[in-house]
Amino acid sequence: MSTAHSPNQNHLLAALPTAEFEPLAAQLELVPMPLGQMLYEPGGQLQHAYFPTTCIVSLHYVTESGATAETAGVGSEGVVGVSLFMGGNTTSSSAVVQTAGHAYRLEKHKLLQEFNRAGLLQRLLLRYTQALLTQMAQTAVCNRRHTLEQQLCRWLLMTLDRLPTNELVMTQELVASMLGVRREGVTDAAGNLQRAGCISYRRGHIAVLDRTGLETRACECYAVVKKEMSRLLSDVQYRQGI
Amino acid sequence: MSTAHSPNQNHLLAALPTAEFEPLAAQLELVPMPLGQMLYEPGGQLQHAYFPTTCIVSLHYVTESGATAETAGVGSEGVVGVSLFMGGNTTSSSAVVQTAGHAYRLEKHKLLQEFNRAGLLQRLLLRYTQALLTQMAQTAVCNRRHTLEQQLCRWLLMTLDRLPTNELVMTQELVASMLGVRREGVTDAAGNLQRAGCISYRRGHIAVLDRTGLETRACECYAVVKKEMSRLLSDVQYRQGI
DNA sequence: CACGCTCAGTGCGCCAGCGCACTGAGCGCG
DNA sequence: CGCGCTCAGTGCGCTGGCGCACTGAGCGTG
Repeated sequence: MSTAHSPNQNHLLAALPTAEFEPLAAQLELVPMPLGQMLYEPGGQLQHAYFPTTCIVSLHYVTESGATAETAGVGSEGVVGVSLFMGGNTTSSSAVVQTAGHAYRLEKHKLLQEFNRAGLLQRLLLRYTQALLTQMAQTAVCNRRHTLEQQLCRWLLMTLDRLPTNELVMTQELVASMLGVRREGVTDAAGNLQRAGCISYRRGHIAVLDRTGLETRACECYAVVKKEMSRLLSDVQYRQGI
Repeated sequence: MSTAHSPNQNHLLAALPTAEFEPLAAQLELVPMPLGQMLYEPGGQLQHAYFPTTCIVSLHYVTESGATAETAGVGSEGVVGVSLFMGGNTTSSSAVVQTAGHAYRLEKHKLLQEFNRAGLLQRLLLRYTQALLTQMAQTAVCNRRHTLEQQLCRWLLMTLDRLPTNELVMTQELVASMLGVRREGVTDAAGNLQRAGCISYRRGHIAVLDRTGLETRACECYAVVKKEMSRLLSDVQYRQGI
């Protein structure tokens, strides 16, 4: 396990030209992101934006009855805390670390200061927010129209894209709470996928064996979100290779 | 039926200080918005942003199998075409007129020009986009967790808030396609509401008789979205009363 | 090394919403 | 004024996912 950390592991930060990155660099603070940590609660005032490098953060909502449902996930392709620069400063959802790792965080005022320069950072952040909109819209559609198995495939693929390995450390219980379904439902669907040779399961570990198989079984939502994400951020130049 | 139209009927435009509104005013073009008109298709390049005054526009997604689901609605509180200033220029969803009326449209380049002045218009548009995020996230949760009847109540209330009357011109078929459910399901749920005295139905017309009753039967999602919307746009000063 | 806790697998009854097929009612148009 | 089309209401069997209760398996800890 490498201990080398760099802000460039976050795609948004890596896409900044040197002139824009330099003033930011000193303000970025590397923080460990342990599984389960809550970055913000509904209505709580945000103090930092988080640029994930190796962690994955889940944006979700908790209903009055205590049920949860993920509305979007954020990995090294994005940033947690768009409401800081969008102007709301808070949201009605929560953000929780779904896969442990690290992130660089940036204090609210520094972020705003740079955002208001109206340079590439602003452009990047707005584009990313646009991608987030697509992700949430697609989640809404997927929740309405697609089967649990399709959604599980989509979710596995999206999570996989944010990880360096093909193995995710994740209980079925946790997956279920992300998808907003029963744990037993996940057991069922995962059992099918395992029998089909797409994944292999081991107490808290899911290894993806056949990515193509998952893609076949997933609904269109995965492809739509992925395509939109790359479209929105494709024409940016990277300071260094990612 | 009044024929007096004014950009001030749109809340975002009405919130602009005179100095920012003036240069825009001449560029705003009043356009009729007939029921069913498609403002943009998935992937199509947008040429205008639309500021609804008396119409309601539905943002929705059409799946590969042809099924539809609304992800958000836009009335006089908002603007259609956030991807113009967010930088994507297009989205994977569609926008269709759900209730006929009027809107003011603004050509893409004029909008960008004003947006890039980084004045109150920019701030308003970003805040509105933040509210749109909330709306989509809540739709995702609602689709996952709440019953058809709860969703119908939420949807009726949100639509009602965007209309001057308590009567919406709307077939059950259309409502069903918005909610992404069967027409029969809407018939069922609407029947319950009618028996409870909340609404009264007439071939293509729904009159809301008991708003409070609907609020009681709706899920929390309605209140969450409404509250967030007013929070985000509450501290803006209106040039003229709305 | 074995105890205990957490996690995965399974069965069963239940219900919301779907798909389909058909009837009846209201409105607009000729 | 009545014909025809569109829209709403209803029944019925089906199924995906839920709620609950319980078993068995794996891993960490003492």
